[in-house]
Amino acid sequence: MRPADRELFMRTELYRRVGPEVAERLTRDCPVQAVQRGVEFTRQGEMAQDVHVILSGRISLVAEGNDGEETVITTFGPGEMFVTPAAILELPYLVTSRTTTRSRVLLIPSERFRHALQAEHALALMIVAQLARHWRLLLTQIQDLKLHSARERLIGYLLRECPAGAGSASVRLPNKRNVIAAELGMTPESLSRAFRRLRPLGVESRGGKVEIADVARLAVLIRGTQSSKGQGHEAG
Amino acid sequence: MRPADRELFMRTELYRRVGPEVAERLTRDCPVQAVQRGVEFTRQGEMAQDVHVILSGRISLVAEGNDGEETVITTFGPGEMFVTPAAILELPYLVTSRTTTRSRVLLIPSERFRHALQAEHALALMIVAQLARHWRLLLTQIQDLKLHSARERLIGYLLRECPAGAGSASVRLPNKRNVIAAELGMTPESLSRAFRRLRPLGVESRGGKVEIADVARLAVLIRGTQSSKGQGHEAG
DNA sequence: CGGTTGTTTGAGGACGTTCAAGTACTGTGG
DNA sequence: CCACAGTACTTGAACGTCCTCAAACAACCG
Repeated sequence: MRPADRELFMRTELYRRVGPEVAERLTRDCPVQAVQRGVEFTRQGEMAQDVHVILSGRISLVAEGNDGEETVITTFGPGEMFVTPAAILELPYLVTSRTTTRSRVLLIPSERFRHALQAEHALALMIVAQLARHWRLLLTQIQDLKLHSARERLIGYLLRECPAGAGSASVRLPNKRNVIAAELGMTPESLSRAFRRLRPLGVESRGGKVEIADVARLAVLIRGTQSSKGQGHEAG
Repeated sequence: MRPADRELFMRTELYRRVGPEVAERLTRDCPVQAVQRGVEFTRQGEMAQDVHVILSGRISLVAEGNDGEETVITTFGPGEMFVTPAAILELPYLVTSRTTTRSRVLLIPSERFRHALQAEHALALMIVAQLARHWRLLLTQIQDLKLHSARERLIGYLLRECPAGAGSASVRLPNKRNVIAAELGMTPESLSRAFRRLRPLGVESRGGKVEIADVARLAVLIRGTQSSKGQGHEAG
């Protein structure tokens, strides 16, 4: 692992919770893959081989239907580990994982990971906490899908990008619009229309930048169910 | 805990994985609640107070929207623990849990549970495995919702109720139809229509009983994406 | 400059929902 | 045993939301 990667690795929840020695033992000789956007790390249906730790970039978990259609389940960012369940249970991956941006990812062989889990209580506790958080993340995904419309999901997304409590805000979209559409579970066309229907509410979107005149006005439209979904390392 | 409950408790994954002594210590003086159908154990938004172990019966996790509408996230059966994530993270419940049948449920105070988690590696490992399985369960839920139609979800449900490999089958529905509709993420009306559109395919549904002429014929319609979702205690 | 890729807009359609009505169960008391 | 109410289930019609398909437009890059 090169110094820059080590730097990133030391910021992850994994490193901080299990401590230097265990982290070192767990990741000794593990490769860090630096990849372009659109590269796949796991394929749905394949046997779990590695556990992945995102050092930088973003990775989507996508499920594939039988006729080739795809759907984004969730997206993870720096510091997160993913596909641990498949590795833990020694089962095939349920999802294909694919970078949505250029990324650096640390790979830990799943067998080594399982052994460490047996041996190191601190690691087990960290994984418990991480899985608990991810479970809740997925739960809010389902809530979003089943009881919010496309427009409401977009509002929720924008509010999450806003600095909290601001009266007006200027948001930089972190991705291309079609990627955002996928993350929100809709087509690019629907996203475009959703944006247009937000214009009367004081939302101007020009390219990768979105100007929101009154954040509170948007928040009121979805208040109640919308749960804040922490992105980073913290438990929240 | 009365003998009959103890009997049920000893069949749970929790008991079998952590062993008699730890299980005893964890559940000493814990109440077993025997409740009718429709009783709520947790309310969405309330602080986590207990971890629940289902001894018998079935319990649905439902999410509530801001205008009172509800949606069933998933349903758990005997041997399963639920709302552990909220207890682990010391956060409010994300869901309301409600019995769909008469049930017996063991309640473990969440603080005691958290302490046991810190102290007992075996418990942590059991929870890791359980959360990993539940994560995958939720994942397949999302897949189902986003890339299968109502008809396909019904077929998947029926196949899961069938004894595997049979040419024809006679299935007893474990719930009222409106409960099944909720579990499958549709209205009773839609379920009814879905059943009717399965009739040409050799599915006769009379009351709580469904006769399937050719199981393989149904299976072929959803082959590929449908993942078998184990119901009981086993990891699968 | 053309070619490629991403975004917007429009028309049409599929799917599931709601609302409303009608039909079939289930259990109760007479 | 029947009549009855209450509940569950089915069926129909109208509607809404989002998707697909198709085309126009914009932006970017060689």
